[in-house]
Amino acid sequence: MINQDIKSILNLHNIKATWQRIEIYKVLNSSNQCLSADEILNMLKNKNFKINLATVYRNLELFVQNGIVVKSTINRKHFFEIKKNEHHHYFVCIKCNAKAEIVDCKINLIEEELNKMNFKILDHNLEVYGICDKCCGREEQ
Amino acid sequence: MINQDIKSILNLHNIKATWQRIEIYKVLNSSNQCLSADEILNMLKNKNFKINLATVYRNLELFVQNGIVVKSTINRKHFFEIKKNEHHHYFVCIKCNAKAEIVDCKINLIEEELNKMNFKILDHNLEVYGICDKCCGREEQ
DNA sequence: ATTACTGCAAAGCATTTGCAGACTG
DNA sequence: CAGTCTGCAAATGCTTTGCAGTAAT
Repeated sequence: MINQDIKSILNLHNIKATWQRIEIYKVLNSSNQCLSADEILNMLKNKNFKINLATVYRNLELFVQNGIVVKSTINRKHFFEIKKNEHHHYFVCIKCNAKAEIVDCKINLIEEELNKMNFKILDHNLEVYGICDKCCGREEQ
Repeated sequence: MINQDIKSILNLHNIKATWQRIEIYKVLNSSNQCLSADEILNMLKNKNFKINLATVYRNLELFVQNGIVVKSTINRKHFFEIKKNEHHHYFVCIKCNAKAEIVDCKINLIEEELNKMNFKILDHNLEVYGICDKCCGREEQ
């Protein structure tokens, strides 16, 4: 994805295209999993960009407000990723910290029930903890 | 519930029965919703008990480790309640902060799928945010 | 008597905020 | 050039920890 594409996306949302925003977007866009603010900071530092953690936070929040990025919470820590049409959650291994996607969180079923009570769902977060397949194997040794 | 009953419960888990633990248990047991550590602290202070927040945290964590209490996380904050046979989660209104129980979180369906991949679920947390029935009404005025 | 528990204060971690200077459109 | 954004540093909110004294069995 080239800079001009990202600028167009930001433009659509009336967000000024600073290099910080463009680079944060790039990092998120080229990652195949959700990232924390400090992970993003470090990836940018490794690319020799000089950027501040507060800026990363502010812009991630801005992206979330504009529906460009989604935020999940795992162990009181926020993780971010580009919003796709589907949403999903993560299974987190408590031994090795590996994350696995949970594609269908069944929130629709819950939504139906809450709708009956006149509750309008706006957002949700699901965290699932356990032992992953690899660590299950290691345990048995 | 009298003190002796609580002492028996703690005994079952080999937990020493300090008055702090007994009173924390009482507060949780007499509440019909999940409570945060500081809510518990304040309820105890209102009852004229002199107790420290660190003690509350340490004992809540102890209860959780022993399966006496369950912990949920809402907006990066922990909430605790006595563990019943069923578990449940909360719908939280972003306007008035009201909490409503979600009785069936459909985790079993997710568990089935993860089991197929050899992932063992140990714990999970679900947060659902939205507008409650009362605030929906207020909005329309 | 011994071991575990508490209160206090300080540290920890992730995140947010105020402000002065820098940059975008 | 007006208004927004950034970096910095300090503050925040919640939770955890070290330590010296206190209490439970």
